[in-house]
Amino acid sequence: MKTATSKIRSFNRFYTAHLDLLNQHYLESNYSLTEVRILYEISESKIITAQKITEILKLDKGYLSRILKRFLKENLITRISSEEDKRAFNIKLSDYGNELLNTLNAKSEKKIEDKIEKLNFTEKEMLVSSMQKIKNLMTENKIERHEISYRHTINPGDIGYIIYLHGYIYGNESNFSTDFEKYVIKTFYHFLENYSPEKDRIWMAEYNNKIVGCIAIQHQLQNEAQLRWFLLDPAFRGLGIGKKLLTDAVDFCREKKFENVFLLTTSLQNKALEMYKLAGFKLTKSEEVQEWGKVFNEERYDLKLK
Amino acid sequence: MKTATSKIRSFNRFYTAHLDLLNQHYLESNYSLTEVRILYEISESKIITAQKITEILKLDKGYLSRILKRFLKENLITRISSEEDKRAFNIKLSDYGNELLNTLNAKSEKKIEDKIEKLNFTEKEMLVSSMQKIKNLMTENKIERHEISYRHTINPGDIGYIIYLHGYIYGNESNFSTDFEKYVIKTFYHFLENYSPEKDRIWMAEYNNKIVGCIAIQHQLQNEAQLRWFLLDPAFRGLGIGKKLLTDAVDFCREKKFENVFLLTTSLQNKALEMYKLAGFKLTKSEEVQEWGKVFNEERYDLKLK
DNA sequence: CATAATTAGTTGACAAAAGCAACTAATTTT
DNA sequence: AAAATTAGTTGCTTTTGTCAACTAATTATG
Repeated sequence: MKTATSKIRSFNRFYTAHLDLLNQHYLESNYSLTEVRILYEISESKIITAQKITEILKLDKGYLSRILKRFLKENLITRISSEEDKRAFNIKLSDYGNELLNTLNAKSEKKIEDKIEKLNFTEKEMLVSSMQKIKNLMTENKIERHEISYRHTINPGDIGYIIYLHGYIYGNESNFSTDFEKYVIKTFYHFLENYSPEKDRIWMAEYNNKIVGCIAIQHQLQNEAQLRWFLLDPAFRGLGIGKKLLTDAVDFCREKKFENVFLLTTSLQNKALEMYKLAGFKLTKSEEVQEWGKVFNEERYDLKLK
Repeated sequence: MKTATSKIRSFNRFYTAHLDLLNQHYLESNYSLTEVRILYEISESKIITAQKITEILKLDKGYLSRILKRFLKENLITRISSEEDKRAFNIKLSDYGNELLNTLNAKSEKKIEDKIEKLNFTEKEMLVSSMQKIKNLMTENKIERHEISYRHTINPGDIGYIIYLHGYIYGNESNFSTDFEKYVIKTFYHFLENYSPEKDRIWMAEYNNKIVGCIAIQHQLQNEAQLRWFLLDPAFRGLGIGKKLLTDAVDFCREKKFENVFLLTTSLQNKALEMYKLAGFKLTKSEEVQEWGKVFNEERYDLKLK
């Protein structure tokens, strides 16, 4: 039985060989890996001191000093004495330095593209998402708000994926049977069948190109709209994503001049209920039902907009 | 929009830093990374010539010669003149060399364990399986047949995920619009609405707990059955998964005494068409249609079972 | 089958990469 | 105001790696 650790070591050896870091000339250029890392670091921070570089790349200052001297001679960087500290210099990439780095970046991209060209789109997707997963697991993995993107154009696969999320999340969290998913499928079918870009909309929150949350507005008769499929992957709750989705949905209703928005939910959806109330929705109906393998209250909430 | 390539580069930078390969003394030992790589290579192949090492590690033979000379002096390796080729030597690790390598391995494992100690069991699983996936995708190593599992019990999320796969794969491969997904949703709704465990079944092929292929049999009037939703993730084609699914589905029809199975497909589905024909299906109808943003022939295939 | 070409490994000369310590000049601490 | 610290430079050294010439054994070839 191979342990996780030995498998990781095996991957490390594999990936080291694959990264091809161990030849001195980085990408057949005249620069060594260290030199390119220095250039890259300067480029990343736009402006930096030698001291900072030695800290980040853990290089000897004497060694770095000489490399920078050469960079200066070769016109790759510019250096101006710092105002705040007259011992130090502010280092920037010159136009030529930027050009060089761009060329190297292009070469590196080309090399990667050559390596993955034989993969089809799902394989590429698998590769990238595996890498992302490793990165997430190995860092403290805090989802940042700015890493979430929002959209409301429907792409192939979106609706299916949202149905999947409903089935999966409600199945695991509320123990709903697969009948619930069937119900979701039915409602989505009607949504798509009667979809009008002017009166209907579905919003998706994405992280890493995967949908992690959604909400929708579906028009009804007589200037009324229904808010539907408000769902958030449990791992992404408490980040303000739900609030953003709900706000966008209600704003849309106002903009489209609906006079009333209502939603149907269950008494089990604590987190969502709180948010509905916070947004101004009022309970207008509650009825005990037995459905999808559970007993609960089916509740209706309304928000008057006029 | 970030491309796959830029995400891979980002991962490479992340993983390079994480591997910590760039300090000269490997794991604070008195040996450099190159020296350890040489020792490791000797250990891996049990017995090896210097020539072979230069090929594997792409080292200069003069450089290697000197390192080996030092290894010999330090009693890390033993060397005996080769019987077959009197120019060459067979190199082996000495007991002391093995001991050193074991110490280094232990250190390396300790370091990895420290890094993953905060992960729980399933997270470690995910980490290792992600690494394995990357390794598989980046080498010619195809997915092994035994890594695929099959089932036909429907769990929450399954149907949604299958709808997603249809939308996503047909969207990318055949450029079908989202209307196609709507159509799939409709057909699945009817399937679930009329589902009878005795006369209907859906099979799923899974890799890494993700559905990668499916097929279903849906009963019709008068002892007839329809074969539906035959789909395989492109990354998993050519492994016999499709054949297995198709065979299982047809076997089920025989078992349940259906007299005829038919299926509807498009002229665009080359791979699937081949398989249908191979399984004995005959083309019984073909009609040009314009749907889902494309023009193609809608085709019906039948397989008589009686 | 004799000779030419190639190959495994060694060695000398050298260049490039990296580290260490002493130094200058500016800045911060006491 | 003196002492300690810090940013960067320079001289000297070691480590790492390259290149080419060499020996001796092996393989290819006319």
